Formats: sequence, structure tokens, C-alpha cells
Amino acid sequence: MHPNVRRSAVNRLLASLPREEHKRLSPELKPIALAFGEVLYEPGDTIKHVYFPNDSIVSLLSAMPERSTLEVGMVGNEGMAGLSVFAGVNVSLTRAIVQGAGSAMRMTAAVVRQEANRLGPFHQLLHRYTHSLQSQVSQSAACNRFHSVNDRLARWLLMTSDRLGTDEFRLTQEFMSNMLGVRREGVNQSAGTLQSAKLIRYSRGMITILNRRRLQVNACECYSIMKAESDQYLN
Amino acid sequence: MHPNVRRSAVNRLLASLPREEHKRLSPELKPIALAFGEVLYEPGDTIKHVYFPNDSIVSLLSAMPERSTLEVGMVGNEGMAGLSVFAGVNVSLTRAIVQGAGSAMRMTAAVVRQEANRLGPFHQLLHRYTHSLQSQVSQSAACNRFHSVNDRLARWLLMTSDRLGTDEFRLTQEFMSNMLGVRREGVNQSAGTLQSAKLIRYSRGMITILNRRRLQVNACECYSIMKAESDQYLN
DNA sequence: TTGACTATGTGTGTTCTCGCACAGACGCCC
DNA sequence: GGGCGTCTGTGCGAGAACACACATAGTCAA
Repeated sequence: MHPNVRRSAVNRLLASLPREEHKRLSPELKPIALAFGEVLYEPGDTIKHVYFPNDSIVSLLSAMPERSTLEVGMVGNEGMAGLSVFAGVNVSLTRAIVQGAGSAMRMTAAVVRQEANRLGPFHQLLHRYTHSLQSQVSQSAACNRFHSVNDRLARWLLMTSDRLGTDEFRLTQEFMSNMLGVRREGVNQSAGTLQSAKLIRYSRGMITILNRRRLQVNACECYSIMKAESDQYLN
Repeated sequence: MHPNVRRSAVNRLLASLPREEHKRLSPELKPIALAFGEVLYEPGDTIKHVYFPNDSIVSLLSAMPERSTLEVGMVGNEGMAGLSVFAGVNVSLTRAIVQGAGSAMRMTAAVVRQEANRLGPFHQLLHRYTHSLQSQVSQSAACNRFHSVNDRLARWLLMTSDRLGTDEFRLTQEFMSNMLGVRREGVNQSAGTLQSAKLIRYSRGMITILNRRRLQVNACECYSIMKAESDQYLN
């Protein structure tokens, strides 16, 4: 169970680096505050910086022409936003939006490109994270296809809570509908059900998870699968 | 328009390597025939070889506990199956099944691991392909969420045809239902519509694309988006 | 306190897909 | 050439999510 206050706010990806490597890179890492709703990249944008969230969350959205959006990846302190730079592509194909305000470490794309051409712990770590993100995207693709809005909302709230390190956070139903790729009314229905069951409480953009364990029962197994996968490569 | 016979059957990923690099790697590449339905990896399997399809197709499936399956990635001559090895993970998390029979080049996982620790054109190429596959998975996630079975079937047939290099191929409705993550009856409906419109013809597992251009009109824009993305990094 | 704005709640009818059940139809093999 | 298995066609009721249309209820600031 999470306490209602933020816990240690440090990017676990960076933290898992050997001390030497961390030291080598730290001059390149600048702390930065990310505000809710801030757009880090639009599709087609040139990526200038990559971000290692501490206690913030960056959502990667696939934008469809129909103006519907769907979250394809969630990046918290277990990851990095802007990964395509490492793969040699400076253009973002997703929209990256700050879904949870907080702090992050920032690195220039130029440095990441250098690191792509230098073998070592950091290079290897980004490789592993690439795989981890790929897993997440695949799993959520299947989840979005087969599971109900109810299940997916529960999963999504848990994932958000994990990354923010708190049981209380600001999010409107409208926002969540853009993440889950459903209508606001659909989110309302599911959220109402969860609230009736006293698993969560919400009001005007503030959500509190009341019973984490039972919420997890309501979520599909995708939650545990994704959690296991993203924890695996971190020590 | 494709002729009804196979065209040059060579993996474009490998073909795009500089001559020197290709020469260096060619001792490690063994041709192998892939039979329809052959399973290259099950989820959890240790990956022993990676595959560079020539005129074959490998589908990456996300298997849900409910026994529904969904294709999350399609690998043809523009790619490689078993990419996670390059990221340092030897265990497959998807099921990889031969969706289109044909030939491929095979390389041992051990060699790929070596290449992950050696900078150069091949390393860089796999980086790029990683990004390309990630794009494909993201795009198809959104497509599966928002677009109708009709649209998706058309898209999928086109993608298959592109990779096989022919307008005629063997596939049952049952099989396609597992790829699109819908019921067989759903595929039947959509396929029937396409057949009535004389865009395709099919009978007992043999499908022919009759009018490629008009079929493309029936498919969602995801087709062009994905095609552009996968062609981009190949020269 | 009052109005404006944002967030949430709810109803109705429609569409898409599902689940199930079964009927034809083609191909292959004994 | 008769039978069997696989592949395809179709109908019907159920349910989930859709689009649209409003109603209510907090919040903030003048």
C-alpha cells in the first residue's frame, strides 16, 4: 500500500546504473519540473531532449485522424521518454504528454545519440528498456482489444498510482477517456461502478484509490503482467 | 500491382547493409524453409535463432489467457523475427508463427548477442528496425481499437500481400480471425463484403486479391502509415 | 452571491461485435 | 463414389460501447 505522500522520487532506470556510469552521465542530466498537460512531443516533432521521470508520468499517445487518441505507452520512473532517439530516429511518432506532474531528469538528444554509438552499461540498459516498452505496448494492444472498459480503467489507475507513488492524483474523466480510447461517458460508467464498490473515490478531477487490493481484483491480469515485465530489468 | 508470381525473394533488411558488412555476416546466415503454421517461438521459449524472412511472413501474436490471440506485429522481408535477443532478452514474450510459407535466413541467437556488443552498420540497422517495429505495434494497437473489422481485414490483406510479393496466398478465415482478434464469423462477414465488391476472391483457404487499388480504399489509413514507416529506413 | 465554467451524471436509441447453433459445400481419401 | 473433415455461410438474441442530448453539481472569481 502506498502512503498518501510521495515516496523516494528518483528514476529507477538511472538508479540501476553502476555508480561509475551514473557518475559519467550525471553532468548531462538536468532536473526539470513537468507540468500537468505539458506536451513534450507532437507526432512529427524533432526530439530535442529525452526525459527520465522521477515522480512524474509521461504518456505516449497514438493520435488517429479521427481525433480519437489512445495511450500506447506509459513512462514513469522505470523508463525514459524519447526512446526513438536511441534507435537513431529523432522524430517522434507519438504525442508525449505529461499525465502526472512532477520532476524528471532531462538529457539532450545529442548526448543520447552519442551513447547509441558507445557500448556500455547505459547502452545496454536502454536496450533492455526498449524491450520492456515493446512488451508494454504489445500487452496493452491486446488488452485494449479484448478487455472491457471496466477492467482497463482499473488497470490504468493502478499503473498510474504505481508510477506516481501515491494513491491520490489529479485526473478528469475526460482525460482518462483519451488514454483508454473510449468516450467520457464510458469512463463515467466504469468509474461510477468502482466508486460504488468503494474501491476509489473521485470528485472534480481528484481521484483517490481506497482499496488497492480489491481494485487489482477488478483489473485484468494485464496489470500484473505489465508490472512484472517493467520491474524485471531493474535491480 | 503484383504479378501472381513471386518476385525477388530476398530480405530487404539484410540487403540494405553495406557490402562489407553483408560479407562479414553472411557466413552466419543459413537459408531455411519455413512451413505454414510452424511455430518459431512460444511465449516463454528461449530464442535460439532469429529469422530474416525472404518471401515468408512471421506473425507475432499476443496470446491472452482467454485463448484469444491478436497479431501485434508482422515480420516480412523488411524485418527480423526474434528482435528481443538484440535487446538482451533471450526469452520470447510473443508467439511467433509462420503466417506465410517461404524461405528465410536464419542466424543463431549467440551471434546476435555478439552483434549487440559490436557497433557498426548491422547494429545500427537493428536499432532502426526496432523503432520501425515499435511503430508498427503502436499503430496497429490504435487501429485495433478504433477501426472496424472491415477496414482492418483490408489492411491486413494488403500488408500480407506486400510481404509475400504475390496477390494470391493460402489463408483460412479461421486463421485470419486469430490475427485480427475477432471471431471467424466476423471475418466471414467482412470477407464476404469484399468478395461481393470483387476486390478479393477466396475459396477454401485460398485468397486472391483482385483489385489492389480499390482494396486500399477500403482499408483504413493505417495501411499507408505503416507501409511508409516500414519502407523508410530501407534504402 | 451570483454567474460562468468545468466536471460529472444519466437517458435513449443505434451500431458493432459477440456467442451460439447449425446448414451447406468443397476436397480428399479409402 | 461414398463418407468425412475442413472451410464457409447465415440467422438470432445478448451485450458492450457508441453518438447525441441534456441535467446536475462543484469551483472560482467578480
